[in-house]
Amino acid sequence: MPVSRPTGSHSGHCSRSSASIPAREWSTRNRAMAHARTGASGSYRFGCRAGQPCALSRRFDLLNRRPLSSRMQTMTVVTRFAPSPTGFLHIGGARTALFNWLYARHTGGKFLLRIEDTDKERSTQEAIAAIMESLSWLELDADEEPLFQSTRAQRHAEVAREMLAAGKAYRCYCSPEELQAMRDAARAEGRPVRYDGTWRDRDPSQAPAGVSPVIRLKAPQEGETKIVDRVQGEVTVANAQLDDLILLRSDGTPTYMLAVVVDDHDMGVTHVIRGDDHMTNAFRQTQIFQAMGWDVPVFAHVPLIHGPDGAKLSKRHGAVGAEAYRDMGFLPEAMRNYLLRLGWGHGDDEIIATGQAIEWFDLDGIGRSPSRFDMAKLTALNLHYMKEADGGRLARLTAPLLAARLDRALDQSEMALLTAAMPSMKERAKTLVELAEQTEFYFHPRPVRPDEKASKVLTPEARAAIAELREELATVAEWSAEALEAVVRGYAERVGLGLGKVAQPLRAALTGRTVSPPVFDVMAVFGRDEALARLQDATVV
RNA sequence: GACCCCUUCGUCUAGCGGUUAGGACACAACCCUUUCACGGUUGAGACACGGGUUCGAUUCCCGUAGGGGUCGCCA
Repeated sequence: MPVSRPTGSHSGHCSRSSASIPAREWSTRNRAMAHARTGASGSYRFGCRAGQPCALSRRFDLLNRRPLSSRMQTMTVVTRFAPSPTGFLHIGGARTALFNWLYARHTGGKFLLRIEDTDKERSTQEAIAAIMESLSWLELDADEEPLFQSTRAQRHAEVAREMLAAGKAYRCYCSPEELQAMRDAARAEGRPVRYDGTWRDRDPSQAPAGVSPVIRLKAPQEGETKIVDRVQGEVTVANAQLDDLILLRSDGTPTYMLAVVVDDHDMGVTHVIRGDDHMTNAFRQTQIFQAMGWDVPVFAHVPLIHGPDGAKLSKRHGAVGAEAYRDMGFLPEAMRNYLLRLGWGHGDDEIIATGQAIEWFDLDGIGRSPSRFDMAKLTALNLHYMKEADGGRLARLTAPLLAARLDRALDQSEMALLTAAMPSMKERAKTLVELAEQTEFYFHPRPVRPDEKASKVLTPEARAAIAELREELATVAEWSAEALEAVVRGYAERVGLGLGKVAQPLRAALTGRTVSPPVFDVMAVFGRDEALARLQDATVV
């Protein structure tokens, strides 16, 4: 659904800034660098739609060629996910990405990705790769190539200079030490910890020599700043609570606060959906938007996800990368369903496939209280999606896990066997890891080496019975689970034993375990020759 | 400390002035059953507290308590 936004002063400032900056040039450069980085960081591929120009170049194509009126009409939703690459994509980030993606898909808008790598100290290629990998696993595809914020420093600085020229910003010559002293004093006296505006109205001629200044926003000091948040509602803060934030550091590099606003504006972001740890940033960012005369995007601040104990997510439970859940054997669709239901609801619905989620998702359904991460529920959901999943797909996903356990790869016939084992297997495994554990016996070579419990089952009497049964089974015309079951049941009845008394030795002989899928399925999966051979093995001690 | 946000079963949530407060996960019992699971049935389990407003509050308002977030030339 298209969202109409009043354009107002938007177009004026927009064209002004694009006139002063060779837009085509920097956007192209940015794109080139983004591609270069993508290539440089190696193997991951991100699901951008091929053959489309990136958001920025297209935007500036519009600005340069189209008449203004074409931009005055309804605008489609543009969301973005903007992680800083200082670590893996944790569960909260994954949910934020999911919500942005869902909202874009729901509205027929665009989902963009921006890597906020302006902190050169902490940003790493590994983190970028890990984040991309996680998003790719979760199948949250962006509609454009990712934008690397670090490539945009010039544009950010340009905007800061513009604000300076327009009297919306000023140079501040305070040293970090002075600032720290200011904060310490304020804290000690119980005053709000804010910059006191020392240089706000001072004449530049008083500037100390040899000190390179920062550029601060000349924020309004009276009145209040209001944000209209689709989750939190209207939230107002007195401007007296907000100080003059730094836009440009003394080394000329942009701060996060500036970079976010400029990029969101230039990318045409209409909806900012993010964790509510950014709530207070929204006020300051709003002030920057307003200083530039730009439209403020719609905000939606989503409550954070906590650990099972209600405290911040720690390494023990969920502050691990999303790909850790992949490694634990969860299916991406299960993860998406779980994350969706964490903080968002649609009546009593629990099982919500992605297609359904796209249809239903809306910002109003997001709850306002923080939620706790619950592995048990994720696991339950995973079981559901495992049951639904295609056997061939599950076999492909399980194969690497099995290969690791067996210390060898599966060959083609083994893959076929694994696939054949899936129908009886997948509804009793909660994760792919369990699936691997529980199918491993299929690939152990003969003779079967029964584990302790299975050995106890294989008494001499049991072995004798297996020998008898084997003879009968060998005569079965059609080697199917049904036919085999009929034979075994008939035998059990004849000798006056419960089916369990007969089935357990069979299970032990075939699998070397006391727990497995139904033995008839196991025999069917093994095939006549292998099954009979294993039974034969069990008759000799 | 200042500012902002939050508060329904253990957990995720439904509820949007009048309900036996619903569902899901987890838990318990039973059923099914060749093991393990799945599945089925049943059960236990919540409106943080105190004031208002109202004929009537889980729902609206105000406090209190508890929890969370933010207060960097980090993002």
